[in-house]
Amino acid sequence: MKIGELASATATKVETVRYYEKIGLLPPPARTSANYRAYGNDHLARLSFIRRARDLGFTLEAVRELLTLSDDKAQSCDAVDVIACVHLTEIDRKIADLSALRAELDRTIGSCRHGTVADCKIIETLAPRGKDTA
Amino acid sequence: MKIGELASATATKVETVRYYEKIGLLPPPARTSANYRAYGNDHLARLSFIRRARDLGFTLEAVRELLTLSDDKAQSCDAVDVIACVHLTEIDRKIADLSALRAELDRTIGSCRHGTVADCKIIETLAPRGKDTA
DNA sequence: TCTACACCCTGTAGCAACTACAGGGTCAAG
DNA sequence: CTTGACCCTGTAGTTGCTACAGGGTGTAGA
Repeated sequence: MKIGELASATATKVETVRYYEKIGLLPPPARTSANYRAYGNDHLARLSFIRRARDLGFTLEAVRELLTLSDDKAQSCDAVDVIACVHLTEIDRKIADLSALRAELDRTIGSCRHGTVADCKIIETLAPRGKDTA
Repeated sequence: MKIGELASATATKVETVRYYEKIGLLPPPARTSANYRAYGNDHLARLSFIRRARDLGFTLEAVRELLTLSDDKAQSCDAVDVIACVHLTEIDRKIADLSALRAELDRTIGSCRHGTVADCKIIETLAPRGKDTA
């Protein structure tokens, strides 16, 4: 399999595949006589794994750990669970932050009377009380 | 006001203040004889505005536009409203994305039986069906 | 056979929005 | 008069790619 085929099979850009190789996430494949990368099914499987983990929002560092863990089939999967749970907590925090932010922005927008900038409640919310920003 | 005072008054790092100046978001202040930056209340107001907008999740580009708009007090504030609404939509999209992701991750974690990696449902979810990832 | 075109290669620079040095200068207190 | 906190400039690092520049390769049609 050439890099373009691997890339389209995993909905990845060619540059990204090479990037994953460079940072050591994807092992360097064999080369053809023309120095083209030649991938096998193991590469396809590993890249699919990486892409799915990324789609679930795991960082590349977390993906690296998950890959290492997944290679040791006899181990307890508690470490995997920990990584996933930490990630879930992180996502919950982000959702909470964004929701709070959304509420505040919504309130701000709702107060806008669509007059001039001088009376704009959005600008007023941003600016410190009464001060001139110019 | 020296840069350290301005920074702590706005909960900003000193480097960030200099960064805002470099990218033209904060006007260059006067200098003391020792070449220290000397800030006034207008700088404090402007930096507060920037920080507040950043806290609400606006990009620096959006902040730049908001600052420009806020300087022209006579204009209609419709443009301000547009920027804020676009941002709100963006936040809603992010919350929706994260929530979907959270649900999937939660399902994945919930299926984990805490055995070995070989039987781990989390790893299984990530790996393509039945394939060896090594 | 020539040539056009799609694909491949390496290496570097760019994005957002900072953050962290390195290697210096200044100033007030003890 | 020295210590330490602060200030200066400039550059490189962070995350996870993406986009060139400047070349080589392989194949299909004229």
